[in-house]
Amino acid sequence: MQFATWNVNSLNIRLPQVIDWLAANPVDVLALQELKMADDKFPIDAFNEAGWQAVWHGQKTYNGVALISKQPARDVIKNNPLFEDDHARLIAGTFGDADQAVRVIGGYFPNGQAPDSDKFVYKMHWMKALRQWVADEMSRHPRFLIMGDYNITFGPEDTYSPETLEGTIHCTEAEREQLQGLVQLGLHDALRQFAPGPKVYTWWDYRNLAFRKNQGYRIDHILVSDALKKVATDCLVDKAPRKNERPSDHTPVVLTIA
DNA sequence: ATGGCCATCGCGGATGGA
Repeated sequence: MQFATWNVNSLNIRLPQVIDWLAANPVDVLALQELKMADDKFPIDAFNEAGWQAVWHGQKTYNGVALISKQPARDVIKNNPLFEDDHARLIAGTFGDADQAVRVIGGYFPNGQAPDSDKFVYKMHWMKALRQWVADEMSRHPRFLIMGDYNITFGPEDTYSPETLEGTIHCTEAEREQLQGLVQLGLHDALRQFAPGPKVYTWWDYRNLAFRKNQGYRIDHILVSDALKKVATDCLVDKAPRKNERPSDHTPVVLTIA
């Protein structure tokens, strides 16, 4: 099975790119973030016509998440049942048959804006509540993964300029403690099992020729349970869509399991 | 050239992203 995550920064703008990417990369589940559209605007017909199922949780202008899949999702949950939230940032579903089934959460984690902002406080509360929900889901689903735009780096190696970016948003101790809180539930950074080297990024600013100069951040992640880590055979960043006309500033991360 | 973004809402320019 294959799983992927991609922050598309507006599904309206990126829909043709998503359909094209799925044709070339027929993964079992693709988690999308930043749909930036209300639920009734979701292009379900376009996905169905291309042979895909989808579940989604959108809102106007901001946020919004979806799970695109070959087979229908089961046991779908939208947002964290343990956290009241005005934002559409989380969606869960189960995919695959019987004892091979995988429980998936797709998430668009809060940006946080700046360490001294109200949005940062919200990010911390959101992360703390997410940990509780993930613990609950993992207790019932050993084959578990959570993927998406985390808006957090694991460490200084995850940006192009740690000397200037450590301590700024996505690179604070407080955010990394929250991320480690998830990891301590028994999760593993899938990409690092297969791409241990430096300069592995998933986001590049639209400005300053950042992509051409590979001035990026690694903030999109797939965390997998022990059971899935054991059967993972590959995980990679697909930089190809970042070279498209009108690209998203994020690019997909793709996990393969046996 | 030596670097100056992009999407949304809505029609100018603020807001948010990261």
